[in-house]
Amino acid sequence: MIRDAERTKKLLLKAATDEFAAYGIAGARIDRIAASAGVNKAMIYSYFESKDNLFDTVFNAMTSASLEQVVFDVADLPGYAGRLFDSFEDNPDTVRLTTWYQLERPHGTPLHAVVASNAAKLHELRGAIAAGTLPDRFEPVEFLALVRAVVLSWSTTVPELGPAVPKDRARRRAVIVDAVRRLIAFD
Amino acid sequence: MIRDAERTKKLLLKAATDEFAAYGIAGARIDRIAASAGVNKAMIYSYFESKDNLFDTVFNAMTSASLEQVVFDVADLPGYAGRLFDSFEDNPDTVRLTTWYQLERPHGTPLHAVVASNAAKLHELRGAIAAGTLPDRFEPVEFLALVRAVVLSWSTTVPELGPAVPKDRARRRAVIVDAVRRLIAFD
DNA sequence: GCTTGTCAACTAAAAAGTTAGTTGTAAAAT
DNA sequence: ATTTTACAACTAACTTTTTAGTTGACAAGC
Repeated sequence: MIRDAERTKKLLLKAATDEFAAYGIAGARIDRIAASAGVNKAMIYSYFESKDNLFDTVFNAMTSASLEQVVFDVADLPGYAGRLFDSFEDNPDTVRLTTWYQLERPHGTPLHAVVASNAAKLHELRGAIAAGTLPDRFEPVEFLALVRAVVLSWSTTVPELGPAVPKDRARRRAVIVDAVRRLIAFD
Repeated sequence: MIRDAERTKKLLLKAATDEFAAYGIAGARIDRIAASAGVNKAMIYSYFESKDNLFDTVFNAMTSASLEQVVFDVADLPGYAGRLFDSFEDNPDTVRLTTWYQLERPHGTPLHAVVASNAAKLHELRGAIAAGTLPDRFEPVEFLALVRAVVLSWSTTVPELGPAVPKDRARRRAVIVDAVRRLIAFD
């Protein structure tokens, strides 16, 4: 039997990511994570102190990866929206984990990486508004919230609407990109 | 001790609504609901079969009430968005319960009231597009998804953005109404 | 007295977390 | 080069805590 702590940790993190994305913090089962990783349960407590701490590790890793993946471009917000949409479609776990986090950790410590990334985006937006590249009808934080909300359109859709939602991913993407274009348009 | 089955049920439903909104299905605790309602735990099982069934009851009641409260007006989508926003701000539990439901009940039975209400909205939207009242760049379902997403802008905001979010509710409302106005504008 | 509402105490099962002991590995000692 | 030693990786079984759900006794109103 080979022994490889790093490999074991990776297996656990992968399994934990799937489990938390599917069931949330309260719904996740330590035994299920261990079984699905093919690793002994005690290893979880050896490498990650507790269930809560395991979730934090998973969430931080996911968030960092997600932030790096999608580059912000204040000169092309519709393009940014499209890339963000692609990222969410390719990694639906990201959206679910973030939603669980917001629901189950209403007072979680703000992640430094996210704070920094948002500050940078707000700063760029402020600059673009000042320079006249973007209209001044919305504040920077308002642009950011609106773009994010529009990108999440198909995720926040109620299940009852499900069957009517366009099957074609390209179409769903085009709707979002076009909507953002209209939000930032000069009259 | 006074005996009033209806009163007891109401107390339990109120407590259960708060509990499920705060902690979700997996995170909710039957003992906490009973304690917060000031009612014995066994009453829950007497009036509502199980934890799952209690959640369904809470969710159906909340959904029906929420649907009735906000009237749809295809001739004034920005106004509808504003009223929906007000409803969500006044009853934040509604948004949380719906989100929990989407996460924890991915294959829940579609609620008849919601299905009917959505069908009616889609039908009206189709009519408005055909009549030229609304632009034809988006399908009915796309309008609905976009409007809902925009209304939820401040709810889907990541916590790290929290401090930057406008404190003024009227301003947050105005942003949403204006955004919807732009989405339905003719060029 | 019979039905229905209420309650405290109980049960069974599930879940998180722990422990005592085993095994592989790699470096030090021979 | 082999053996020894030390430690990290690992395991199975265990303990403790939590939680959904139950029961049987008692009380209130008809």
